[in-house]
Amino acid sequence: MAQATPAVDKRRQILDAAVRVFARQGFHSTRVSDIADEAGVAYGLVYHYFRSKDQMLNELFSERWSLLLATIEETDGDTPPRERMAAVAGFIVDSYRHDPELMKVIIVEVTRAANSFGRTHLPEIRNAYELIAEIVAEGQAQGVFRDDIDANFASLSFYGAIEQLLSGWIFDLIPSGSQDFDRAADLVVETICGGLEPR
Amino acid sequence: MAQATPAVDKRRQILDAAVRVFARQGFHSTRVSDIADEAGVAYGLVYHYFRSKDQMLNELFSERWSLLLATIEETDGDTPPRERMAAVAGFIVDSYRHDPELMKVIIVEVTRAANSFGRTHLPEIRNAYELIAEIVAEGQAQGVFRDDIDANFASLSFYGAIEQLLSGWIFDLIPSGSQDFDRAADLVVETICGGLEPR
DNA sequence: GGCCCGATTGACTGGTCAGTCAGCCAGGCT
DNA sequence: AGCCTGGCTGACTGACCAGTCAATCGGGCC
Repeated sequence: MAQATPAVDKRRQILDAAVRVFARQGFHSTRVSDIADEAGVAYGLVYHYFRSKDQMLNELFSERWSLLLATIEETDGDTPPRERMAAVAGFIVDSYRHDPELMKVIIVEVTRAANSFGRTHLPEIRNAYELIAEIVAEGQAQGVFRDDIDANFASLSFYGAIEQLLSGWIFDLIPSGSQDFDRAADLVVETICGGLEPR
Repeated sequence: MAQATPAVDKRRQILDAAVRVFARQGFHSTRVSDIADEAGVAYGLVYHYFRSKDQMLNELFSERWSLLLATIEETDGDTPPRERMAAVAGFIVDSYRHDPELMKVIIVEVTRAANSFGRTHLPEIRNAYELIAEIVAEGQAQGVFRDDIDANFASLSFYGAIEQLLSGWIFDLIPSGSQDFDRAADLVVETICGGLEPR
Protein backbone atom coordinates (compact mmCIF):
# COMPACT_ATOMS: atom_id res chain seq x y z
CA MET A 1 0.00 0.00 0.00
CA ALA A 2 1.04 3.61 -0.45
CA GLN A 3 3.49 4.48 2.27
CA ALA A 4 3.71 8.27 2.26
CA THR A 5 0.00 9.05 2.38
CA PRO A 6 -1.66 6.90 5.06
CA ALA A 7 -0.59 9.32 7.78
CA VAL A 8 -2.26 12.21 6.00
CA ASP A 9 -5.37 10.14 5.35
CA LYS A 10 -5.68 9.17 9.00
CA ARG A 11 -5.46 12.77 10.09
CA ARG A 12 -8.24 13.80 7.72
CA GLN A 13 -10.23 10.74 8.72
CA ILE A 14 -10.09 11.79 12.35
CA LEU A 15 -11.02 15.38 11.54
CA ASP A 16 -14.00 14.24 9.47
CA ALA A 17 -15.13 11.94 12.23
CA ALA A 18 -14.85 14.83 14.67
CA VAL A 19 -17.19 16.94 12.55
CA ARG A 20 -19.81 14.22 12.56
CA VAL A 21 -19.61 13.62 16.29
CA PHE A 22 -19.48 17.34 17.20
CA ALA A 23 -22.54 17.93 15.02
CA ARG A 24 -24.41 15.05 16.59
CA GLN A 25 -23.59 15.54 20.27
CA GLY A 26 -22.14 19.02 20.60
CA PHE A 27 -18.53 19.76 21.44
CA HIS A 28 -18.84 19.62 25.22
CA SER A 29 -20.52 16.25 25.35
CA THR A 30 -18.31 14.44 22.91
CA ARG A 31 -15.56 12.44 24.46
CA VAL A 32 -12.32 12.05 22.59
CA SER A 33 -13.04 8.33 22.65
CA ASP A 34 -16.24 8.99 20.65
CA ILE A 35 -14.18 10.60 17.93
CA ALA A 36 -11.69 7.75 17.91
CA ASP A 37 -14.52 5.21 17.68
CA GLU A 38 -16.25 7.11 14.89
CA ALA A 39 -12.98 7.28 12.98
CA GLY A 40 -12.29 3.60 13.62
CA VAL A 41 -8.96 4.43 15.19
CA ALA A 42 -7.27 3.90 18.54
CA TYR A 43 -7.79 6.51 21.24
CA GLY A 44 -4.13 7.44 21.43
CA LEU A 45 -3.83 8.10 17.72
CA VAL A 46 -5.98 11.17 18.06
CA TYR A 47 -3.26 12.65 20.25
CA HIS A 48 -0.63 11.62 17.76
CA TYR A 49 -2.16 14.03 15.24
CA PHE A 50 -3.72 16.68 17.46
CA ARG A 51 -2.44 18.41 20.54
CA SER A 52 -5.89 18.52 22.14
CA LYS A 53 -9.59 18.20 21.58
CA ASP A 54 -9.76 21.99 21.28
CA GLN A 55 -7.21 22.05 18.51
CA MET A 56 -9.46 19.93 16.31
CA LEU A 57 -12.30 22.41 16.60
CA ASN A 58 -9.93 25.31 16.07
CA GLU A 59 -8.66 23.77 12.90
CA LEU A 60 -12.12 22.98 11.55
CA PHE A 61 -13.22 26.54 12.16
CA SER A 62 -10.16 28.30 10.76
CA GLU A 63 -10.10 26.13 7.66
CA ARG A 64 -13.62 27.20 6.69
CA TRP A 65 -13.62 30.74 8.01
CA SER A 66 -10.54 31.68 6.02
CA LEU A 67 -12.45 30.63 2.89
CA LEU A 68 -15.27 32.97 3.88
CA LEU A 69 -12.86 35.84 4.44
CA ALA A 70 -11.21 35.17 1.10
CA THR A 71 -14.59 35.17 -0.60
CA ILE A 72 -15.54 38.52 0.87
CA GLU A 73 -12.21 40.06 -0.05
CA GLU A 74 -12.10 38.61 -3.52
CA THR A 75 -15.30 40.16 -4.76
CA ASP A 76 -14.21 42.81 -7.16
CA GLY A 77 -14.41 46.41 -5.99
CA ASP A 78 -16.06 47.33 -9.26
CA THR A 79 -18.89 44.88 -8.68
CA PRO A 80 -22.05 46.60 -7.44
CA PRO A 81 -22.25 46.42 -3.62
CA ARG A 82 -25.54 44.59 -3.78
CA GLU A 83 -23.97 41.83 -5.86
CA ARG A 84 -21.07 41.60 -3.47
CA MET A 85 -23.48 41.12 -0.57
CA ALA A 86 -25.24 38.46 -2.62
CA ALA A 87 -21.91 36.70 -3.19
CA VAL A 88 -21.27 36.63 0.56
CA ALA A 89 -24.73 35.33 1.38
CA GLY A 90 -24.46 32.82 -1.44
CA PHE A 91 -21.14 31.49 -0.19
CA ILE A 92 -22.48 30.94 3.31
CA VAL A 93 -25.65 29.26 2.11
CA ASP A 94 -23.68 27.06 -0.28
CA SER A 95 -21.28 26.10 2.48
CA TYR A 96 -24.27 24.87 4.44
CA ARG A 97 -25.76 23.06 1.47
CA HIS A 98 -22.47 21.37 0.75
CA ASP A 99 -21.57 20.34 4.30
CA PRO A 100 -24.34 21.05 6.80
CA GLU A 101 -22.61 19.18 9.61
CA LEU A 102 -19.47 21.28 9.38
CA MET A 103 -21.43 24.52 9.24
CA LYS A 104 -23.53 23.42 12.18
CA VAL A 105 -20.39 22.85 14.22
CA ILE A 106 -18.84 26.15 13.18
CA ILE A 107 -21.92 28.17 13.97
CA VAL A 108 -23.11 26.42 17.08
CA GLU A 109 -19.74 25.75 18.70
CA VAL A 110 -17.66 28.73 17.61
CA THR A 111 -19.47 31.66 16.05
CA ARG A 112 -22.36 31.59 18.51
CA ALA A 113 -20.26 30.49 21.44
CA ALA A 114 -18.14 33.61 21.68
CA ASN A 115 -18.16 33.32 25.45
CA SER A 116 -16.46 29.98 25.66
CA PHE A 117 -14.82 28.66 22.57
CA GLY A 118 -15.35 31.42 20.09
CA ARG A 119 -13.43 33.84 22.29
CA THR A 120 -10.20 32.63 20.72
CA HIS A 121 -11.55 33.41 17.29
CA LEU A 122 -13.15 36.78 17.98
CA PRO A 123 -10.55 38.60 15.86
CA GLU A 124 -11.28 36.44 12.81
CA ILE A 125 -15.02 36.77 13.34
CA ARG A 126 -14.77 40.51 13.83
CA ASN A 127 -12.70 40.67 10.66
CA ALA A 128 -15.61 39.29 8.64
CA TYR A 129 -18.00 41.87 10.08
CA GLU A 130 -15.59 44.64 9.19
CA LEU A 131 -15.15 43.47 5.64
CA ILE A 132 -18.90 43.38 5.18
CA ALA A 133 -19.16 46.84 6.71
CA GLU A 134 -16.68 48.04 4.11
CA ILE A 135 -18.91 46.80 1.35
CA VAL A 136 -21.83 48.70 2.87
CA ALA A 137 -19.71 51.82 3.28
CA GLU A 138 -18.66 51.56 -0.35
CA GLY A 139 -22.32 51.37 -1.34
CA GLN A 140 -23.01 54.46 0.73
CA ALA A 141 -20.13 56.30 -0.91
CA GLN A 142 -21.52 55.39 -4.31
CA GLY A 143 -24.93 56.59 -3.24
CA VAL A 144 -26.65 53.26 -3.87
CA PHE A 145 -27.16 52.69 -0.13
CA ARG A 146 -28.63 55.26 2.20
CA ASP A 147 -26.13 56.62 4.65
CA ASP A 148 -28.35 57.26 7.65
CA ILE A 149 -27.83 53.65 8.71
CA ASP A 150 -24.44 52.99 10.27
CA ALA A 151 -22.38 50.59 8.16
CA ASN A 152 -21.35 48.48 11.14
CA PHE A 153 -24.96 48.17 12.24
CA ALA A 154 -25.98 47.11 8.78
CA SER A 155 -23.14 44.61 8.61
CA LEU A 156 -24.18 42.95 11.86
CA SER A 157 -27.84 42.89 10.82
CA PHE A 158 -26.96 41.30 7.52
CA TYR A 159 -24.70 38.64 8.98
CA GLY A 160 -27.10 38.03 11.87
CA ALA A 161 -29.98 37.47 9.50
CA ILE A 162 -28.04 34.89 7.50
CA GLU A 163 -26.79 33.06 10.54
CA GLN A 164 -30.27 32.94 11.97
CA LEU A 165 -31.53 31.35 8.77
CA LEU A 166 -28.88 28.67 9.00
CA SER A 167 -29.87 28.13 12.62
CA GLY A 168 -33.44 27.73 11.45
CA TRP A 169 -32.36 24.96 9.11
CA ILE A 170 -30.03 23.39 11.65
CA PHE A 171 -32.76 23.09 14.25
CA ASP A 172 -35.57 22.32 11.86
CA LEU A 173 -37.43 25.51 12.53
CA ILE A 174 -37.95 26.12 8.83
CA PRO A 175 -38.04 23.70 5.89
CA SER A 176 -34.72 23.05 4.16
CA GLY A 177 -35.46 21.77 0.68
CA SER A 178 -33.06 22.62 -2.13
CA GLN A 179 -35.38 25.29 -3.53
CA ASP A 180 -35.34 26.89 -0.08
CA PHE A 181 -31.55 27.12 -0.30
CA ASP A 182 -31.77 28.63 -3.75
CA ARG A 183 -34.07 31.39 -2.62
CA ALA A 184 -32.59 32.00 0.81
CA ALA A 185 -29.55 34.04 -0.12
CA ASP A 186 -31.55 36.23 -2.49
CA LEU A 187 -34.26 36.81 0.07
CA VAL A 188 -31.84 37.97 2.73
CA VAL A 189 -30.15 40.35 0.32
CA GLU A 190 -33.51 41.55 -0.90
CA THR A 191 -34.71 42.11 2.67
CA ILE A 192 -31.63 43.94 3.89
CA CYS A 193 -30.72 45.89 0.75
CA GLY A 194 -34.27 46.85 0.07
CA GLY A 195 -34.09 48.63 3.41
CA LEU A 196 -30.69 50.11 2.74
CA GLU A 197 -31.35 51.47 -0.71
CA PRO A 198 -32.70 55.00 -0.91
CA ARG A 199 -36.18 55.24 -2.35
CA MET B 1 -35.54 40.53 61.72
CA ALA B 2 -38.32 39.52 59.36
CA GLN B 3 -38.82 35.79 59.65
CA ALA B 4 -40.96 34.81 56.69
CA THR B 5 -38.89 36.46 53.97
CA PRO B 6 -35.22 35.57 54.46
CA ALA B 7 -35.71 32.26 52.67
CA VAL B 8 -37.07 34.02 49.62
CA ASP B 9 -34.25 36.56 49.73
CA LYS B 10 -31.59 33.87 49.83
CA ARG B 11 -33.07 32.17 46.80
CA ARG B 12 -33.06 35.40 44.83
CA GLN B 13 -29.60 36.19 46.12
CA ILE B 14 -28.30 32.91 44.75
CA LEU B 15 -30.04 33.40 41.41
CA ASP B 16 -28.60 36.89 41.06
CA ALA B 17 -25.14 35.62 41.91
CA ALA B 18 -25.58 32.91 39.29
CA VAL B 19 -26.31 35.50 36.61
CA ARG B 20 -23.14 37.37 37.44
CA VAL B 21 -20.95 34.28 37.43
CA PHE B 22 -22.53 32.78 34.31
CA ALA B 23 -22.02 36.07 32.51
CA ARG B 24 -18.41 36.29 33.61
CA GLN B 25 -17.25 32.72 33.05
CA GLY B 26 -19.87 31.03 30.93
CA PHE B 27 -22.19 28.29 32.15
CA HIS B 28 -19.90 25.35 31.50
CA SER B 29 -16.93 26.73 33.33
CA THR B 30 -18.72 27.95 36.41
CA ARG B 31 -18.60 25.58 39.30
CA VAL B 32 -21.50 25.52 41.70
CA SER B 33 -19.01 26.53 44.35
CA ASP B 34 -18.33 29.74 42.40
CA ILE B 35 -22.00 30.64 42.62
CA ALA B 36 -22.10 29.87 46.32
CA ASP B 37 -19.01 32.02 46.92
CA GLU B 38 -20.39 34.89 44.85
CA ALA B 39 -23.65 34.72 46.79
CA GLY B 40 -21.77 34.52 50.11
CA VAL B 41 -23.55 31.32 50.99
CA ALA B 42 -22.59 27.74 51.80
CA TYR B 43 -22.19 25.28 48.95
CA GLY B 44 -24.99 23.04 50.14
CA LEU B 45 -27.53 25.83 50.36
CA VAL B 46 -27.59 26.12 46.60
CA TYR B 47 -29.01 22.61 46.51
CA HIS B 48 -31.53 23.47 49.15
CA TYR B 49 -33.14 25.94 46.75
CA PHE B 50 -32.36 24.41 43.37
CA ARG B 51 -32.47 20.87 42.13
CA SER B 52 -29.42 21.34 39.94
CA LYS B 53 -27.13 23.82 38.26
CA ASP B 54 -29.20 23.42 35.10
CA GLN B 55 -32.38 24.36 36.89
CA MET B 56 -30.96 27.77 37.74
CA LEU B 57 -30.27 28.56 34.12
CA ASN B 58 -33.66 27.21 33.09
CA GLU B 59 -35.36 29.47 35.56
CA LEU B 60 -33.39 32.55 34.54
CA PHE B 61 -34.25 31.96 30.91
CA SER B 62 -37.94 31.18 31.33
CA GLU B 63 -38.48 34.12 33.65
CA ARG B 64 -37.27 36.58 31.03
CA TRP B 65 -38.45 34.83 27.88
CA SER B 66 -42.02 34.68 29.08
CA LEU B 67 -41.92 38.46 29.40
CA LEU B 68 -40.78 38.70 25.79
CA LEU B 69 -43.58 36.42 24.63
CA ALA B 70 -46.10 38.44 26.61
CA THR B 71 -44.81 41.65 25.04
CA ILE B 72 -45.17 40.30 21.52
CA GLU B 73 -48.66 39.02 22.20
CA GLU B 74 -49.85 42.09 24.00
CA THR B 75 -49.25 44.53 21.19
CA ASP B 76 -52.67 45.46 19.97
CA GLY B 77 -53.79 43.88 16.70
CA ASP B 78 -54.96 47.31 15.53
CA THR B 79 -51.50 48.79 15.94
CA PRO B 80 -49.64 49.12 12.62
CA PRO B 81 -47.35 46.09 12.06
CA ARG B 82 -44.32 48.29 11.81
CA GLU B 83 -45.00 49.71 15.26
CA ARG B 84 -45.50 46.25 16.65
CA MET B 85 -42.11 45.20 15.31
CA ALA B 86 -40.64 48.33 16.88
CA ALA B 87 -42.19 47.37 20.21
CA VAL B 88 -40.58 43.94 20.04
CA ALA B 89 -37.17 45.32 19.11
CA GLY B 90 -37.51 47.97 21.78
CA PHE B 91 -38.33 45.45 24.46
CA ILE B 92 -35.28 43.35 23.65
CA VAL B 93 -32.94 46.33 23.52
CA ASP B 94 -34.36 47.68 26.78
CA SER B 95 -33.93 44.28 28.42
CA TYR B 96 -30.27 44.48 27.53
CA ARG B 97 -29.93 48.04 28.68
CA HIS B 98 -31.57 47.24 31.97
CA ASP B 99 -29.71 44.01 32.74
CA PRO B 100 -26.92 43.26 30.29
CA GLU B 101 -25.55 40.38 32.30
CA LEU B 102 -28.85 38.53 32.31
CA MET B 103 -29.36 39.07 28.59
CA LYS B 104 -25.83 37.93 27.90
CA VAL B 105 -26.49 34.70 29.76
CA ILE B 106 -29.81 34.13 28.02
CA ILE B 107 -28.45 34.73 24.56
CA VAL B 108 -25.07 33.09 24.87
CA GLU B 109 -26.07 30.11 26.99
CA VAL B 110 -29.59 29.37 25.83
CA THR B 111 -30.80 31.07 22.68
CA ARG B 112 -27.56 30.57 20.78
CA ALA B 113 -26.78 27.23 22.35
CA ALA B 114 -29.69 25.33 20.89
CA ASN B 115 -27.48 22.29 20.52
CA SER B 116 -26.73 21.85 24.17
CA PHE B 117 -28.77 23.78 26.64
CA GLY B 118 -31.22 25.60 24.44
CA ARG B 119 -32.59 22.31 23.14
CA THR B 120 -34.89 22.14 26.15
CA HIS B 121 -36.27 25.54 25.32
CA LEU B 122 -36.63 25.19 21.57
CA PRO B 123 -40.44 25.23 21.79
CA GLU B 124 -40.43 28.55 23.65
CA ILE B 125 -37.90 30.03 21.28
CA ARG B 126 -39.78 28.80 18.24
CA ASN B 127 -42.90 30.30 19.73
CA ALA B 128 -41.36 33.76 19.62
CA TYR B 129 -40.38 33.35 15.97
CA GLU B 130 -43.90 32.30 15.11
CA LEU B 131 -45.49 35.23 16.88
CA ILE B 132 -43.24 37.61 15.00
CA ALA B 133 -44.07 35.83 11.75
CA GLU B 134 -47.74 36.45 12.51
CA ILE B 135 -47.09 40.16 12.76
CA VAL B 136 -45.36 40.07 9.38
CA ALA B 137 -48.19 38.02 7.88
CA GLU B 138 -50.70 40.53 9.22
CA GLY B 139 -48.72 43.30 7.55
CA GLN B 140 -48.79 41.40 4.30
CA ALA B 141 -52.54 40.89 4.58
CA GLN B 142 -52.96 44.62 5.13
CA GLY B 143 -50.76 45.30 2.12
CA VAL B 144 -48.23 47.35 4.05
CA PHE B 145 -45.58 44.63 3.66
CA ARG B 146 -44.73 42.99 0.36
CA ASP B 147 -45.77 39.37 0.23
CA ASP B 148 -43.04 37.94 -1.98
CA ILE B 149 -40.89 37.46 1.12
CA ASP B 150 -41.94 34.51 3.26
CA ALA B 151 -43.15 35.63 6.68
CA ASN B 152 -41.11 33.00 8.51
CA PHE B 153 -37.98 34.05 6.67
CA ALA B 154 -38.62 37.66 7.53
CA SER B 155 -39.25 36.77 11.15
CA LEU B 156 -35.94 34.93 11.47
CA SER B 157 -34.05 37.72 9.71
CA PHE B 158 -35.57 40.30 12.02
CA TYR B 159 -34.86 38.39 15.19
CA GLY B 160 -31.41 37.36 13.96
CA ALA B 161 -30.49 40.95 13.25
CA ILE B 162 -31.48 42.08 16.74
CA GLU B 163 -29.69 39.25 18.45
CA GLN B 164 -26.57 39.92 16.45
CA LEU B 165 -26.62 43.52 17.59
CA LEU B 166 -26.81 42.43 21.20
CA SER B 167 -23.93 40.06 20.54
CA GLY B 168 -22.01 42.98 19.12
CA TRP B 169 -22.52 44.86 22.37
CA ILE B 170 -21.84 41.84 24.52
CA PHE B 171 -18.49 41.17 22.89
CA ASP B 172 -17.52 44.78 22.41
CA LEU B 173 -17.63 44.61 18.65
CA ILE B 174 -19.60 47.84 18.45
CA PRO B 175 -19.84 50.76 20.87
CA SER B 176 -22.61 50.56 23.45
CA GLY B 177 -23.31 54.05 24.67
CA SER B 178 -26.83 54.96 25.71
CA GLN B 179 -27.48 56.87 22.49
CA ASP B 180 -26.53 53.71 20.62
CA PHE B 181 -29.24 51.85 22.50
CA ASP B 182 -31.75 54.54 21.69
CA ARG B 183 -31.12 54.29 17.98
CA ALA B 184 -30.56 50.55 17.73
CA ALA B 185 -34.14 49.34 17.82
CA ASP B 186 -35.26 51.95 15.31
CA LEU B 187 -32.40 51.16 12.97
CA VAL B 188 -33.19 47.46 12.90
CA VAL B 189 -36.84 48.11 12.21
CA GLU B 190 -35.92 50.68 9.59
CA THR B 191 -33.53 48.25 7.93
CA ILE B 192 -35.86 45.27 7.88
CA CYS B 193 -39.17 47.01 7.25
CA GLY B 194 -37.73 49.23 4.60
CA GLY B 195 -37.02 46.06 2.72
CA LEU B 196 -40.37 44.54 3.47
CA GLU B 197 -42.50 47.48 2.51
CA PRO B 198 -43.57 47.70 -1.12
CA ARG B 199 -42.25 50.73 -2.95
C1' DG C 1 -36.16 24.83 79.92
C1' DG C 2 -36.96 21.61 76.23
C1' DC C 3 -38.73 20.28 71.72
C1' DC C 4 -39.30 20.84 66.80
C1' DC C 5 -38.16 21.96 62.24
C1' DG C 6 -36.55 24.33 58.50
C1' DA C 7 -32.42 26.90 57.20
C1' DT C 8 -27.60 26.34 56.77
C1' DT C 9 -23.03 24.21 56.63
C1' DG C 10 -19.09 21.97 54.16
C1' DA C 11 -16.60 17.50 53.94
C1' DC C 12 -17.00 13.73 51.12
C1' DT C 13 -18.12 10.43 47.25
C1' DG C 14 -18.75 8.61 42.78
C1' DG C 15 -18.16 9.10 38.23
C1' DT C 16 -16.28 11.19 34.27
C1' DC C 17 -12.64 12.30 31.01
C1' DA C 18 -8.59 14.70 28.88
C1' DG C 19 -4.30 13.67 28.20
C1' DT C 20 0.00 10.40 29.07
C1' DC C 21 3.03 6.73 28.27
C1' DA C 22 5.24 2.41 27.76
C1' DG C 23 5.41 -0.47 24.45
C1' DC C 24 3.91 -3.11 19.96
C1' DC C 25 4.16 -3.88 15.03
C1' DA C 26 5.45 -3.51 10.08
C1' DG C 27 8.28 -2.42 6.58
C1' DG C 28 12.52 -0.32 4.93
C1' DC C 29 17.44 -0.37 5.09
C1' DT C 30 22.15 -2.44 5.80
C1' DA D 1 19.10 -11.58 10.06
C1' DG D 2 19.01 -7.57 12.94
C1' DC D 3 18.09 -2.81 13.68
C1' DC D 4 15.57 1.35 13.41
C1' DT D 5 11.69 4.41 12.92
C1' DG D 6 7.34 6.11 13.24
C1' DG D 7 2.58 5.04 12.93
C1' DC D 8 -0.31 3.02 16.13
C1' DT D 9 -2.39 0.94 20.52
C1' DG D 10 -5.24 1.24 24.80
C1' DA D 11 -4.75 0.82 29.85
C1' DC D 12 -4.00 4.05 33.22
C1' DT D 13 -3.68 8.41 36.04
C1' DG D 14 -4.68 12.73 37.93
C1' DA D 15 -7.81 16.37 38.27
C1' DC D 16 -12.07 18.07 38.48
C1' DC D 17 -16.81 18.71 40.14
C1' DA D 18 -21.95 17.88 40.55
C1' DG D 19 -24.61 16.37 43.81
C1' DT D 20 -25.26 14.01 48.72
C1' DC D 21 -25.77 13.88 53.54
C1' DA D 22 -25.01 13.91 58.38
C1' DA D 23 -24.55 17.33 61.51
C1' DT D 24 -25.27 22.13 63.48
C1' DC D 25 -27.77 26.32 64.25
C1' DG D 26 -31.43 29.29 65.78
C1' DG D 27 -35.89 30.90 66.52
C1' DG D 28 -40.72 29.94 67.49
C1' DC D 29 -43.69 27.62 70.60
C1' DC D 30 -45.42 24.95 74.64
